[in-house]
Amino acid sequence: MLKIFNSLSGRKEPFAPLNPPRVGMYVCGVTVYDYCHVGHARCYVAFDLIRRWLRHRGYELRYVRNITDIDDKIIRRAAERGESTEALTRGFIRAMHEDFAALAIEPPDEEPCATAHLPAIIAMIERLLERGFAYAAPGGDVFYAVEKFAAYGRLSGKKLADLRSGARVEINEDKRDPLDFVLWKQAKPGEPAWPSPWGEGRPGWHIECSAMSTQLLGNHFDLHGGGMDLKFPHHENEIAQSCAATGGPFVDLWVHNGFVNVDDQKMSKSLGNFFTIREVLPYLRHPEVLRTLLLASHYRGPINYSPAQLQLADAALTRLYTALRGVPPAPATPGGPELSGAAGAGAGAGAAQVAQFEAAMDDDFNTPEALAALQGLARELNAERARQLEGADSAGAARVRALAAQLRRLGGLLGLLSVPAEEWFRLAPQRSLESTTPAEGSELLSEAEIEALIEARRAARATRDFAGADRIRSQLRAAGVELEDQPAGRTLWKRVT
RNA sequence: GGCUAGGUGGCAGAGUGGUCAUGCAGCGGCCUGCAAAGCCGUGGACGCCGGUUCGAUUCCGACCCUAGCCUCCA
Repeated sequence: MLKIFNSLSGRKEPFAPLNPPRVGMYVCGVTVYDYCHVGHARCYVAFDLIRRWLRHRGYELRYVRNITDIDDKIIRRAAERGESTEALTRGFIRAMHEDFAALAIEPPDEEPCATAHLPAIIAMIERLLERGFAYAAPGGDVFYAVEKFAAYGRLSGKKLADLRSGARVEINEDKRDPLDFVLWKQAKPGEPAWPSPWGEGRPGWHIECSAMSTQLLGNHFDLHGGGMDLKFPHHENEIAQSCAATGGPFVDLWVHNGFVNVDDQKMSKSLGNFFTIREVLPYLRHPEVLRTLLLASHYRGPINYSPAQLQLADAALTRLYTALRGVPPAPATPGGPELSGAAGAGAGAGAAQVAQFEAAMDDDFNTPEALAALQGLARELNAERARQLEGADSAGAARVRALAAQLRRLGGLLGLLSVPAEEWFRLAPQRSLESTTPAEGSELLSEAEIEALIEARRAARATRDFAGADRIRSQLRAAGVELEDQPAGRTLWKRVT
């Protein structure tokens, strides 16, 4: 049974969608005024995984992830760069799509932009005014009156009185209560603006998510996600807006992912300790290394980002690819590896690890445990292959193929192990471990050069000139290439740091 | 100050009322011309103090420490 931690109740709950098998899921997307950093990657990999697993479990998911393409930061950044907000956001949306694609984050079903949904946003603000949950201030801004919503603070466990006493909000004379938040913001001269019943202006940040999620998924839907930092006030405000506007329930399940930290501090723009996805990827053997790092911790816990962590992720992933290396692909069978396993000589191969994997994922998406199951499968495969060396039998060989197919299949469910194994070892491994600044692209030996040296070594070994052979091996090692002599006489190679 | 998460072996990181996480690193063995990879085995842990229990790292309470939120933030 699939269980998911619900921020609303503070515990794991059995997953029970409103209209199974259909599931509506909304995740707060990016404000596109800069490149996405590793913290964004973490969040969207986490929800990508949730999406993949729900789909694997037979649910028909409608996944909506918005884009905030108008807000103060965007206006400021566009002004700094002397370009329009449209040009700015267009560029960063494109960059975001490239970065996410590299990380195997599947595109959502809908990706609504705030600026394309003004009618729905305005309609919701009008409803809030009609119902008495909002008020238009003399200056032209429209605010939500927090005290009108009795359940305010339920998600974040906060009380209005506590919030007021700790309030660091700047005093805004137009607000009746310092905790009230803006629904519609009056445009200053020169700012982008849209017409509304309250004059030219733009929507507040919170209302866009309420309006767009409701419009695309209905007033009441299953799952809403985002980073921990959005819990308050953003999601609290969304609940207040949506429930007040529709008069009914909004979202059943709230899911929040933990942060990426650097030196135990949240990666953030203000601290300047952030790394963008596109500056990190060139140092890695493959984007799967970053994805592995992100999946190696539970999605709700913190991740400490560091080059050493990436190195560990590379090692763990490489071990899986090593197991896959040299395994001939399983014969194509209609129905895939599960059926071929059940029908063929590899019947039941890796059943324990598959069960471990599924139980882990069903238990609030425990990806570290799922990765452990993958390692277990690799161990099983390696052990079986070692037995094969002692005396090959066709059942064992079939078992190896079946285990490899399972490993690929489960890895695929996590968005990993997509690279042909042999190719993995030809990719340049992580560079500049201790540094996060670009490494000088130390000249890599070409594959032809490597093959030539291996051939020379083979010739030396054939004449039992081991000193000569070892010299070539050291030379290759110094150039970042490690050799592996196979029992059959073939020599495999891989790039190492 | 209020609210919310955490504190696990050399590192990273799951989990559990009493038998195993997993990866990297270490040690011993097998394999290898030697390696590498792999396999087998092995050492090493649950912040602190109480309580519940036959038994707690796991449940409860206090304390200490860390981070996040309370302002924009994935």
